[in-house]
Amino acid sequence: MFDKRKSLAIAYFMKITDAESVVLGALWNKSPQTAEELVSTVGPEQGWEPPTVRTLITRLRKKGAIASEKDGRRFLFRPALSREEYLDSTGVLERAFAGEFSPLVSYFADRKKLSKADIAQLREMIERWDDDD
Amino acid sequence: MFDKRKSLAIAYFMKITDAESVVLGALWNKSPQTAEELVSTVGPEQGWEPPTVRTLITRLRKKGAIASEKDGRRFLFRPALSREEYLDSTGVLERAFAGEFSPLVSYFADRKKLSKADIAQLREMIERWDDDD
DNA sequence: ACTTAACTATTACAAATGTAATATTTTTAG
DNA sequence: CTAAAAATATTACATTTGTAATAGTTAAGT
Repeated sequence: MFDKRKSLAIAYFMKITDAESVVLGALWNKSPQTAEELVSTVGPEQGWEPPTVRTLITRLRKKGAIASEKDGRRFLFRPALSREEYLDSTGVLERAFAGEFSPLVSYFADRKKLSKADIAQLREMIERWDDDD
Repeated sequence: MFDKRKSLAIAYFMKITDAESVVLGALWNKSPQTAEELVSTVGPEQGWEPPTVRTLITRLRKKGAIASEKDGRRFLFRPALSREEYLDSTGVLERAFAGEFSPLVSYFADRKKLSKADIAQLREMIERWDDDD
């Protein structure tokens, strides 16, 4: 069902910690960003000192979870991993739903707060599946 | 969107580690189970010695993630946390999708391997949403 | 060229986690 | 009632993670 190996040759073995995922999250919201930008958005929000944010950036870089590109004397960072790949890499859906999709669907059914756009997209998904299957 | 605080007063602060979640997962699959049963199913599958599995059981119990009940001289364990609550408690969906449901829907759209039953259930969900909204 | 400012990299260290050995308690068999 | 067996609980310890201070490097101004 959620086959990490196939779609995520790289991400599969990459363990991203909770703290790291906050930084990665900031990059999903806006990208690219410099280290300083990340420090000033993520830092105050999490109560982290600048070196902390920078350490997380470094670790993410070492893991290949974010890409860096030199821009003058500073670096620009961007995610090397999509939200979807991250979600796969955590393995949490497999652990929580062990190959069964239905409980997952109920899970979302209970969440309820979906926008019109979400529902429209879901509906479209379903129609496409009807064709394929 | 994914409001952990409201539905999960207890689970919210409970951090379940990866290793622990394997044991919890075994209990979702079958429950109740004795420590020994868990040792013999989870152990070989993960390459864990019996004491390792038992430590994880103990830690889960301390956290209140599993409940125990004495049965003769052994304990029976069962999850005190549903798959859904676990998924909420990880915070992974919030981190990965930051309040937006649409990317999450696309995520599932890409996974594709859904059963007829899953699709039927989704369809039903959608109809219900149409009424409510 | 030198100094300073702006970044980046290295090092540090306590707490949590993964993994398991040892010790203690509780039952059952003799 | 005691010894062996079967469980559970306590303790241990290396690795990873969270959090940050300190050191080093590169670019800019004088």
